[in-house]
Amino acid sequence: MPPDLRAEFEELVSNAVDVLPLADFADKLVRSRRENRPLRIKYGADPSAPDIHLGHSVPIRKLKQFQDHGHQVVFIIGDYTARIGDPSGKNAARPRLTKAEVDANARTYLEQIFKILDRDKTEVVYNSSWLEKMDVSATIELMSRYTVSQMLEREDFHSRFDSEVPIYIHEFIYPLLQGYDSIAVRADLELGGTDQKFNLLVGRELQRSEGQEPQCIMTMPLLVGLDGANKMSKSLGNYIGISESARDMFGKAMSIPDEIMWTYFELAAGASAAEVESLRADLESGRRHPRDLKDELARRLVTLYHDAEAARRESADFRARFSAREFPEETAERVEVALADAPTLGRLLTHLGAVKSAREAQRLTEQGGVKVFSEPEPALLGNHPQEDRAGLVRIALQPGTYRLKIGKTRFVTVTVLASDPG
RNA sequence: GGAGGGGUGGCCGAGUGGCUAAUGGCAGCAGACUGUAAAUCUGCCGCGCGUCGCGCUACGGAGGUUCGAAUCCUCCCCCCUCCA
Repeated sequence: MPPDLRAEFEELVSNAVDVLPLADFADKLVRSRRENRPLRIKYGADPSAPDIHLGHSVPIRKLKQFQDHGHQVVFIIGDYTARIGDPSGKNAARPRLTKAEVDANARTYLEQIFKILDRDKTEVVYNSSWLEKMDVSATIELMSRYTVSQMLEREDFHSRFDSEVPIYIHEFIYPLLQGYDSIAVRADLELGGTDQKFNLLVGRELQRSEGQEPQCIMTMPLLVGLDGANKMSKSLGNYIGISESARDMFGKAMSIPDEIMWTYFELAAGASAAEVESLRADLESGRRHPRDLKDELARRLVTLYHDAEAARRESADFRARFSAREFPEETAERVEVALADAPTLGRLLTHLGAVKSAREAQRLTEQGGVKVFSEPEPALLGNHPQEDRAGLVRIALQPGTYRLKIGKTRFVTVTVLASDPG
C-alpha cells in the first residue's frame, strides 16, 4: 500500500469500533485506487423521528470523510423500512409510522444531513423504490435465506425472547430488508452505529448469497447522551439536535458531565486524538478550568452547526445568565401580548406556552419559578416570600413591560399592551 | 384448540369494596447549592375554577351489582407461558 493510501486508510478507520473484515476493507481501498473506481459507501437512516442529533452525526461525519477522499456516499432514506420500525437496541416493538409521517420526516432529514455532507456528492435513494416492488414470493424467497435461530442470535431479540417480551414476525423481516438494500445499491461498505452490527452483517450475507461481492462493515461508537449514562436518543430526550438553536445547543453541551466531554470533542466536534490529549493535560495540570474546556466544546459545536459569531454570543450569554445571574438583555425573547390575552400572571404563562395548564402555572409560581427583574413593579409579582406566593397566578397584570425569568432557562421581555397589538 | 397467568397515571410497578387522584421507583418541573441546564438536598408532579376549598376525568373496553368499585359479576379485546 502506498504511503498516501496508507494515510487514507488510517484516517478512515480511526474512531471506528469495528471494521470487518479489516483486510478486505484494505483490499477494497487498494483496488479502488488501482481501478480508479470510488467505493460505494452505504448508510441507511430511517426517518422515524424528524430530528438528527449529534449521535447520528458520528457516522455521518465519517461519511463526510469518505466523501472527502473521493468515495461515493449512498444515503438510503429508509422510507419503507421506517414503516416497519427497526427493533435494534430496543426492548419493545417500535410504533410503525404512516407514509405521510415518513415522507415529512424524510424531507427534514435531508435538510439536516446536508449540514454535514456535500449535497452534490451524495447519492440519495429511497428504499421504497425497490422494496415496494417486492411481491410476496420474492419476500418469502428472501426470508428463506435466514433462520429463526440466526435471528435470535441478535442480543436484543434473544433478551426480549428470554424475558418474554413479544417479538413480532415483521421485526424479523427488518434486518432482511435492510440487508436487501445492500444488494440494491451494490454497497462496498456499510456504515452504522455499533447497535447496527447485526443488521450490517445480514447485508453482507445476503449479498454473498446473491452472488455479489460482500460489503465490509464499519461500526461507529454510539455517542453517550447528555445524561452521561445512556446512548444519545430522541426518545430518552438526552440529545442535542443538529438543527437546534445555538442557545439550546450551547446550554445542553454545558450540561453534560465533565467526564464525557472528551468523547464529545472527538466524536462530535471533530477534535483529533492528539488535541483531546492536550486538552486533557490542560485540565489535569490545572491550567484550564473544566468550565472553560466545556465552554470551548460548546463553542465548537455551535460553530459547526451555526457560526463562530453565534458561538461567541451564546458563550457570553451563558455566562451572564448562569454565572453572573443577570438578565440577558440582548438575547432575551421579546413578546407583546394584549392585556385581554393575559389578564393575570397565570394566563400570561399559559399564553406564552411556558406551562401546559393552569395548574402548572399555579405550581410554577408557588415554587418561585417566576422572577421579575425590573419595572414596572417588582413587588407586583414574583420575588415574594414563600408564604405570599399562593395567590400569585391570579394577580392582575397592568400594561407595561416586564422582564421575566420563567423557570430555569427562559428569559422573556414581555410587553403587555392595553389594547390589541394590531 | 386446551390449561394457567396478566392488562393500573409518560414508563416500571404496588394496591382485592370506602382511609385511593390512587404506595414506591424512574423520567419531568421548581427551589437551594454549584463553574454548570452536572452532582446533591428539598419540594412539586391529572384537568378546571377568584387561593386551605369545590367540581370533573382516570386504573384494557362495554355493561351490571352496591349508598359506595381500580378492587365483586357478565360479555368482549389484547399480551405472556406451557401443551397441541
